[in-house]
Amino acid sequence: MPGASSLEIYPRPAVAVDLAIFTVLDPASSPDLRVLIQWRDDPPGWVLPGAFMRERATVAETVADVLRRKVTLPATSTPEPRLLRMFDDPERDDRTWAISLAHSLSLPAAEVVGLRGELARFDPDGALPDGRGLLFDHAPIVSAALIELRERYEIRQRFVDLAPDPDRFLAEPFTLHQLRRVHEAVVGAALHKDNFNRRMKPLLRPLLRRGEPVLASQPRGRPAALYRRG
Amino acid sequence: MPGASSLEIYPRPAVAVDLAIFTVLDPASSPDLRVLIQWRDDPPGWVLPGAFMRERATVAETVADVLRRKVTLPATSTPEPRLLRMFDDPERDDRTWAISLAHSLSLPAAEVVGLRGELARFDPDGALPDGRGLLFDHAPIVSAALIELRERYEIRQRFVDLAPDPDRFLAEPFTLHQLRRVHEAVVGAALHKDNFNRRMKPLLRPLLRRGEPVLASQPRGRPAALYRRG
DNA sequence: GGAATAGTGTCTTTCAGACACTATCTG
DNA sequence: CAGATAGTGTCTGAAAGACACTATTCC
Repeated sequence: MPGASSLEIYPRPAVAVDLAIFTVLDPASSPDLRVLIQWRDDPPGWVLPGAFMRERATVAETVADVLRRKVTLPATSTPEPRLLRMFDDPERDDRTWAISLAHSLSLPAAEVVGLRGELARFDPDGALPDGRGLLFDHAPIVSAALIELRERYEIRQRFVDLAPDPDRFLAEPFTLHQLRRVHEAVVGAALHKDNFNRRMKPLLRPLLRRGEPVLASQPRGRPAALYRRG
Repeated sequence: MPGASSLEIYPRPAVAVDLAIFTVLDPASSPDLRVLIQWRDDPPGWVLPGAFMRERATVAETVADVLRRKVTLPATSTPEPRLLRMFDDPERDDRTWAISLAHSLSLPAAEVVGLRGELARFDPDGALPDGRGLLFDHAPIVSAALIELRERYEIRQRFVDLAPDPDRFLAEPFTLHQLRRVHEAVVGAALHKDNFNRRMKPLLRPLLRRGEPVLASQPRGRPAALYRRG
């Protein structure tokens, strides 16, 4: 590295943090995985929310700034952003030299509905289905974020870090059926009921009242037991 | 994002790319995983090689620049750098606001021995064993790089992307014994001979001459068959 | 023959996948 | 009762772990 004197003279890139924000709508009844996109006018089109890092800010601070200013999220929860990849094509922003640190994070639907932006559906491979494209290099960010999310839910899940709904899309307590529907929404595929239950059971605590399991009230069929994360 | 006019006025961070460069010494006889560290005087101590991104450079270009200028590697091979994590503590460099994009990459020993720097041994958890510490936040970079490397060799290996010596530390052709010793050096643990061979066999092509398998000449014992990656 | 290393055969355990069955609710 | 959903029992097949055995070389 060059000394302090020479360090200041080189041009520096603007560093942006772009966010793929996931949520699962209706997690308790018919879960639906969505990503938050926003309309912008400057070059008109849909984008992921993001911001440039302000002076001596950290990524965490920049993420909090995006959530507050751009998404209008109340400063309650601040989830952990996950670094996905970086985009460094010098021509990716035609206004200036800018690099982007693409992150993803997950929020429960209750905190995101009604805020600024649209919770967009997307294809199994991450593309927006209704012909809308994302500006810049934001489409591959959604793909990368989706792959990371699915790996954490169903791949690493089995071998490394098995956890029921690690991003807490679903509020406690929940039934095994609800948990499975959420996992199915995330991975975009059907999961076998019995195998899924067998894998999850050891990671859950049944909700007890006076030593008896508490049951969910349901419109039809045998009531299901309620669980918390173990 | 702000418009073009306001975009230039904000202070920008210097963006460094720091590299954990792995190699396996003696891959064919007694493999030994090492990481390249370099001595520097400015604040005196050992560091990972790295450089700030020059104007409108990409990460790949910056990595190539580090390898050529700091490691004095001839411009032959340019391996793929793997983004590990980023370090954004505003106080991490007391000279200026600087963030670091920590990457790791792997090189065959033949290309690295004799170049600038020392190929340091390290503990199972990534610390340098002889009491030497790394400056700045370079020690956690080695830890993160080691975890990533081991996952790719022995975890993902089994379930996702099974590959014999994916980073090509070992030159072809090789025996199953040599391949296993390299994997053991990387993961830092003994692997069962028969299970390892059974897993690897389907991913290898035996080296044939006139339809017969070519055997390695060995000092003692039954000669082993030679293989290439499949 | 004996030491050393390469390579095979096989038993056991674990676990995912799949299917069938039983249990308990509502109307 | 029928219909619907929850939950259990069990068989099968694939693959890892572990162990024993055979094969081929050099001395």
